[in-house]
Amino acid sequence: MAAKKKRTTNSKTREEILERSILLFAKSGYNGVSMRDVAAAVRVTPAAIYYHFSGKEQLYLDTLRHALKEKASALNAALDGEEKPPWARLEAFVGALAQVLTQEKDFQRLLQWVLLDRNDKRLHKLGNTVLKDSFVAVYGLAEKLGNGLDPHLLAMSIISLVVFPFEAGHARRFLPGFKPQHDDPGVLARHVIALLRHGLSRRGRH
Amino acid sequence: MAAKKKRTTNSKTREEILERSILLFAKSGYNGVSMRDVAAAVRVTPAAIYYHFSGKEQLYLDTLRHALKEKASALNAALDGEEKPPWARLEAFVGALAQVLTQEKDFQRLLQWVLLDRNDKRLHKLGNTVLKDSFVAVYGLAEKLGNGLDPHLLAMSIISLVVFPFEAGHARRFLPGFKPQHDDPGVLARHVIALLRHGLSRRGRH
DNA sequence: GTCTATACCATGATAGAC
DNA sequence: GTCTATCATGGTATAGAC
Repeated sequence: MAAKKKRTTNSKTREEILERSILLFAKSGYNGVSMRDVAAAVRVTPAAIYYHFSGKEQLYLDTLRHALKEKASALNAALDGEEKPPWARLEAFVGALAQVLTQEKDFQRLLQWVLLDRNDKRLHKLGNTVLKDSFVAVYGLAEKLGNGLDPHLLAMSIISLVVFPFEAGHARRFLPGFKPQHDDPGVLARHVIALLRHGLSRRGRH
Repeated sequence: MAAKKKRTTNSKTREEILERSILLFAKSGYNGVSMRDVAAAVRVTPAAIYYHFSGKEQLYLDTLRHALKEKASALNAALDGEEKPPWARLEAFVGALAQVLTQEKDFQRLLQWVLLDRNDKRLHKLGNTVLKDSFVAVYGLAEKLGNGLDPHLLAMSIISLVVFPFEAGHARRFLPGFKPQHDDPGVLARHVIALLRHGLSRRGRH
């Protein structure tokens, strides 16, 4: 008697449900998506969803795990390479993060939903995903590069500088000074690196 | 015949509905709150809400306007004072923003919901609120302080550094290096200012 | 093992009594 | 100005057909 809970075979339908759910949950969040929405998108009846998942909560969690894991590789790859100097790794990470957030809009929005989620249980079940792994790596860099700055706050700052512009991406368009090129991940990455290198005292202000 | 649409008198009940709605929408977002929830919180029946507001959408918009305007004064005050030098104004703004986000949790979460909202109409109707005014002011500072950095991106970076840690606040607790004092707005503000001043090259790295 | 048909309940919204 | 009663819609979940 296997100890597995229900570990449904990775059926075609189950995969399809997960893929569609990513799109829906990314767009509208947990409360904005109904089981009927998912069912309609997959072209089955709601009950079919309940065969593959024990309920909406389970579907949401599995969808998040599925999506986050799927997009994590690029980031963790950029942070690998213990031999490279810290600054090179930082630049690689910032570039990769901006790249991923630009290309994978769904990933970006799912992250945003997760941050708003106050449900501790969900957050805890997601614990061992990209979020934590990447932060740990950035934290290591922050310890090496932050001259006296608190490494936790510095790691958070680095992530803030890259992630937040995407979270505000929709509203940014209406703000002064916006140019389409600001949506280029390379442009943002270079800006962030420049700011991190010298702050606002690149050359002497008087 | 007055041209006013319906500009309901600022009745006691209407105010009460708005105040309660702030709490509810901040916690659970638009889709997470039902008219019945609001009614129950105010201890009236759902129909009473419909007397004061034309519908849920209207209630949500009015709630946002009410809440954002209410908390805006501190920020705009910090940015006032054309005579003060730019760095002093920047420090005042960063400090005030961190302060407000710490104290006014509801304000912080409503902002987060607004950022996730893809509804252009809502966003547009909220156009002339804190969001824009503060950004414009920070943009002005960015033009003066950013040595060659793009002012739009720099303004966004400044805001990112302060706001994002609050958005991640819930998850931050589980990440390495977290200390309770990181929740102190003064600690965060000083960290942000230090980072903005010199970046990671505070003293010569080798 | 996979899914349809269906029951049940909560929701946004309205009409009209008080 | 607020309530009761009610509707149509749509969300969650199950019993059972294939």
